[in-house]
Amino acid sequence: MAKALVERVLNEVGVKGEIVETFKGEELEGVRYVHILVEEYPAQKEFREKYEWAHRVILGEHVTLEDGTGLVHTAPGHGEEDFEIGQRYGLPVYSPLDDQGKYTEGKWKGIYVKEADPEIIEHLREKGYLVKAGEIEHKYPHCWRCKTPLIFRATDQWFLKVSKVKDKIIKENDEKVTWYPDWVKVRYDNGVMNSGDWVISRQRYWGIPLPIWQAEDGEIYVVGSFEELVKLAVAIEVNGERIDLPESYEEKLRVIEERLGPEDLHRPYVDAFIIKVNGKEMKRVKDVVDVWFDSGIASWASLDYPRNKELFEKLWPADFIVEGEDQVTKWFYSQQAASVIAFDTVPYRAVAMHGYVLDEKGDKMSKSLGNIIRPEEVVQKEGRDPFRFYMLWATNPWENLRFSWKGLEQVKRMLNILWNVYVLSATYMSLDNFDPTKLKPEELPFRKEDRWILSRVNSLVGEVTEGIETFRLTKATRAIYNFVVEDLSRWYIRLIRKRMWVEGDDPDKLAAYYTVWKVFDVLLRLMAPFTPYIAEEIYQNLLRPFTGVESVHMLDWPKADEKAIDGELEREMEYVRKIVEAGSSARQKARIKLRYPVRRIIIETEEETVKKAVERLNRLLKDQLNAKEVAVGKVERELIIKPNFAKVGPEFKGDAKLVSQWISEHGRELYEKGEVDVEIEGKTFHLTREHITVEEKLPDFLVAEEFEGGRVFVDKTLTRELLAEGVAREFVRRIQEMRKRLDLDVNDRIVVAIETTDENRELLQENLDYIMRETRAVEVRFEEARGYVVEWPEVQAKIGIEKV
RNA sequence: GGGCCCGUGGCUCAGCCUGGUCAGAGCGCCCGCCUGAUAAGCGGGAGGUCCGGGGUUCGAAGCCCCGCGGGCCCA
Repeated sequence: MAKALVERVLNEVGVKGEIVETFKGEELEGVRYVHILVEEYPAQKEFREKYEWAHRVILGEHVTLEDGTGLVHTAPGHGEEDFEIGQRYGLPVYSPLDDQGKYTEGKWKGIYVKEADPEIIEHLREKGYLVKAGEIEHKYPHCWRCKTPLIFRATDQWFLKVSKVKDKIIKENDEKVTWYPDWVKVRYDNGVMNSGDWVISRQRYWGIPLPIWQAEDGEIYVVGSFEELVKLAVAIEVNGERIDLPESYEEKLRVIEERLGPEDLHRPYVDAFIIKVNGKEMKRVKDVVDVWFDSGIASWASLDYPRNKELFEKLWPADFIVEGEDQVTKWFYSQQAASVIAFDTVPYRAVAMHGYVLDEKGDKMSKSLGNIIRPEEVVQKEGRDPFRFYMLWATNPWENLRFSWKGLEQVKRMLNILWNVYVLSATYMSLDNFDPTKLKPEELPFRKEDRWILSRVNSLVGEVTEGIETFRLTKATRAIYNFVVEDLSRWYIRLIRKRMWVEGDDPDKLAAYYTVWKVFDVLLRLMAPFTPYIAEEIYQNLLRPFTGVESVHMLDWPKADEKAIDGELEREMEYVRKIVEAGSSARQKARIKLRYPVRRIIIETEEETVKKAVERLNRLLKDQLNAKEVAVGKVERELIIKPNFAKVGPEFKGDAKLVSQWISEHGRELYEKGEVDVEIEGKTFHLTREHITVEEKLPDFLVAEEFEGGRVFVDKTLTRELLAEGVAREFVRRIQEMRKRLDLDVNDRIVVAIETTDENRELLQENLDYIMRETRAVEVRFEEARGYVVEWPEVQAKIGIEKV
């Protein structure tokens, strides 16, 4: 008995005892004991004589100190661990149970094991062998489907000796297969190393029958085809009746068809064949093949190989397979194992492993938890394209995805933005009967921003292509997402809107149209695999009339036009956007609305790229910042130096006041020298920059904001001219709002009447032409508002408009 | 018990391979702006012990080791 268990066991049994000797368990190895049921089971007597290690203590590492005594009974016929250790000691695999769980011999022959238990206990008690009987709770295997307890029983099975080709599998896999993500390969290799031979037989009815025929003496023959089966057949058994077959193949076939039916390589058809090999009659082994074997041969079975060799030679091995992470040691493996056995090589060239879809909280979706979201529901509520894009965009494919409706909303928003860009462009293009095939791009006056977005979209081709090729679909979809939202909508479209409003055959406008068209030409092809429907819809309307190709899905995958890529320009634009953002922020601080122009914006920077950007993209900056001038420069500012009381106080205590006063007067000197010894009222003080705080003071008319490459200063000096322009825009904006409320057509003309303050009137008069042009007004009068009248308290005005 | 993966603001995630660019985005929240893409759009702000602990390094969210929590597979 194990020392650690002595007390517990004695307690349980209710016996007093003491430890007389302690020694290692291994000293017991080989000690012979008498089997307690040796009389009831004659086979045990035989074992005792025939097997050296039968009924002896053996050693095993699977015995624990958690339950029992430290000694366990080993039954190699009823449990995997027992079987393995039994093999090590050369023990017989004894399993006197039939398929029903009933004893096949011995005292309890014919009785179901569980029913025999109490009888056996009673029997042992009578014989005086029983110390204690009781119940112990422990884990026990159950049927995964019907949940009934299982009884382990050693049986004869057919194996594929995969251990013989393991090294080959790993080697072939190493050399020929790319795994995405690459670390799955490690997982796979570990799995292969740990796996044993493959049990391919199953005692079922449905399935692929094992093509093995066996003679009474055990000799086997594996039949390779229906034709071979017929050739070897000497008889068939139909309804228990043996029908001997004629000699010739054709006649055999006729008899078989007549008595058994047409060719069918399933049970019970194949079971009927009795073949003759080496002069012995053989019958089929009744087992069917493990379904994992079916899956293992999928790569060629699906090509109808070996019956059809043509497809196989053309398509095999497969380029790519994809499955969930539970299949690493299952389908990915069954295919390689079967293929290496059959062809000495692996059946695919790339594997992609994906994770699962979990619910929002990260729990597995399951019926019992009631957290299942059906794909159909998602498709119906949000659409196929958003769903598809979302799945690839939300997390890396190999990671688990926490499904979130909000995430889906976000993707929808992006697609909506794309749709808006398309609608806007298409509206203006069709108004102008835009036809890209009639234009010569080399003659169009492209602006910097046009070249920029073309550069960006070509860079995007590279990003998306790389993402797809390396299975980093999240990278690809995120690159598309950012391009659509940031580059195309938020920036490019914003920049070209005014150009699109120009009437007539303006080359500047055509350049913008052409650019947008070109961007869509590339972008739609990039998006086609991710959002096939929306890509196709836009393609049909915007591109197909000019490309003539029936569908976006029939176009070639785009190649990046290296000549169009201008990294320098992209970097400069990056800065321009940052400058505009900082400028807007500065305006917000100064409370100057974007409608009011500012006199000047100064950029302070050390970076060459920023300087170049300000120079080359100046028009763009002025436009977006609504500034009369944007320039790189240096802003003079005043330094305010104050004593740092937090330092000065504790250090100089009683003299702090004196020191502070000195700093207030001579701070500049200290700041410039860095440190200084000063004598005040006979005392010397050592002062450093630590003792001061430095603030920069800008001139009152400037407001500053930092950005990554420097600082932006907005000159907020408001001249009368600037004010007049701002006010004009205020009114234009409101008249436009009214036009919209009246649902006027873009081309409708109006008459405007304004009642407002004298101040406003004078200011407005300075920009009357501008107001009329922008609002399509034939006249602006300062008189009683008529027609559609709205009062606008924010600008102290009452405006009336009438359509003419 | 073993192998592999994941753990970053309230939420969902980038970044990690190839250490250094104040740690990024979206959603939500707060404050603004713009408006002939309009039942849209844009900007700004607040908000983070980068799971914990050691180590390597001039420097670690990132590399190494040990834990903790979750997922998958195997035993």
